Amino acid sequence: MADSTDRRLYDLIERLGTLLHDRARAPDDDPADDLQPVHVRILAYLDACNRYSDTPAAVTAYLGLTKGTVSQSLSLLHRRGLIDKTPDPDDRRVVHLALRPAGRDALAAHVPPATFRDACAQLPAGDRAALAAQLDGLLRAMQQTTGRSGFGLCHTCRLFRREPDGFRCGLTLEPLSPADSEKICREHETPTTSGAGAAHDDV
Amino acid sequence: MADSTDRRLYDLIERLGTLLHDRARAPDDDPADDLQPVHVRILAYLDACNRYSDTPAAVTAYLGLTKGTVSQSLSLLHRRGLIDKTPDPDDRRVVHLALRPAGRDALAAHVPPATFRDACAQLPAGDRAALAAQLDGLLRAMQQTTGRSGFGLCHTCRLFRREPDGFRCGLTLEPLSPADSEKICREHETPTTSGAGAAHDDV
DNA sequence: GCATTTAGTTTCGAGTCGAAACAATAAGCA
DNA sequence: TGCTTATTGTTTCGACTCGAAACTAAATGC
Repeated sequence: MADSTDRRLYDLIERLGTLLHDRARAPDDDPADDLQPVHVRILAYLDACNRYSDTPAAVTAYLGLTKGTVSQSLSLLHRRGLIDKTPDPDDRRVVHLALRPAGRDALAAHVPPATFRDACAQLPAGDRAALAAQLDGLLRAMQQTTGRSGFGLCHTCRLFRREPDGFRCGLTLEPLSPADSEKICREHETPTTSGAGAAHDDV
Repeated sequence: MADSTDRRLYDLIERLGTLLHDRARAPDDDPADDLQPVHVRILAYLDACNRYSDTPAAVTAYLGLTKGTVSQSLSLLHRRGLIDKTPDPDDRRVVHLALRPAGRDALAAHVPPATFRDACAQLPAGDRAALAAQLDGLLRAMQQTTGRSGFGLCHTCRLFRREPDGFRCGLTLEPLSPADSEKICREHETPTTSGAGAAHDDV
C-alpha cells in the first residue's frame, strides 16, 4: 500500500520532469542558441552558489556527473559567452566560474519554463506553498538516504557566525555579506541540533 | 511573491529529478546491462499502456521525443531482449511492443529506485499521500497549459462504457477487461463534465 | 489508379556521458 | 630540501541521446 503510493509519487515526479523538459521553444529562436537541460541547470547552480563553490568540481558534485562531462559542458557555455572562467590566484589548479550577463539572460529565459509558470498560475497559492513544503521534506529525506550532503544554504551552516559587524564563515574566517549568506555552499555542514523548524535549508 | 514560490517549486522538481537519476548502481552490475533513464521510462510506459497504445508512435507522443530517437531506443531494448516487436496483422505499417520477462525484471529493478524508496520510508504515510495528491494537481495543470492531452487512464475516458456484461471502449467498440480499464490509452478523451472528484485520471 | 497521409527506419551532426589517461599544481612527509 | 601522493581540471574514446531530414512501405482519399 505504501509501496503503491511511492510508485505513484515516483511516476509523477518523472512525468513532471518529462513535461518540464519538453521543448517549448519560441519559433524565432535560433537552434544554435539552444541549451540542453543540463546547461540550464549548470547556469542555475552558478547563479545560486557562493564564492567557495563556483568551481567545476563543485558543479560536478552538485549535479552528480563526471568531471569530464562537466568540463565539456562548461567549455561549451564559455564558447557561447555565457560564463567566465577565471584562474584562482592562490591555487592555480582551480578555476572560478561566473555568469556573464548573457548567461543570466539565458537562465531567466529558461527557468522556470513558461509552461510551468502558466500551470502554477492555475493552482491556488496555498496549494503551491504546501506542495513546495512537502517536496522540501522529500528532498531532505533523499539527501539523508543518499548521503549526498555537503551542499546547503550558507546561513543554515553549523559554521555560520553572526557577529556584531555582520556575518562570518567559521571555516574560512572570512566576512560574509547578507547576499553571501543566502547562497549555496559546497562545504555546508548541517547543524547537529537539527530542530524541525529550519525549513528550506536543503538544496 | 507567487513568482518566488514557483521558482522554488521548479528547482525542487529539477533537483529531485537529478537525485533520482543518480547512478545508484550495485557494484555487481554489468555496465553493458545499464539502462539510460529514457529506456526505463519507455519500459514503464509499455508496462502501463493498453493495446491501442503500445506502438512506437504512442511512445513518441507520450515521452515528447522524435520518432527517430524512439526508434533507436526501441531497437536497443529489442536487441537486449527486453521487449518484443510484433507487426500489426491489420495495418502492416504498425508495430506492437510488449515487455518481455527480462524487461519486466529490469523495470522492477529500476522503478522506483532504491534511494527513492528509502527516502519515502522516512516520511509519514499521510505526507506521501498528500504530496501525491498535490503533484497530481500540478500535473493536471501542466497538461492543460501544454495542451498535451490524449493520454489518460482508460476507465476515466469519455468513451468508456459500463455494460451489463463488463466494460467496452466506445471508440473501437471492443470489450475491455478490468485490467484493460486501468491502463493508459493514447486516445483518451477527458469527460466534459469535469467534476473535481475524479482524482488520478492524469498520467 | 494516383496523390496524399501515416508509421516506422535510417542517416547525419552536435552533444551528453562515463571511463580512463593525462598534465599541472599543491600538500604531505622524510 | 626533494620525493611521493592527492587534487583539479582537460583531453580522448566509445556508446548513446536527440532533432532534423530523407527515405521506405503501407493505408487512405478522391
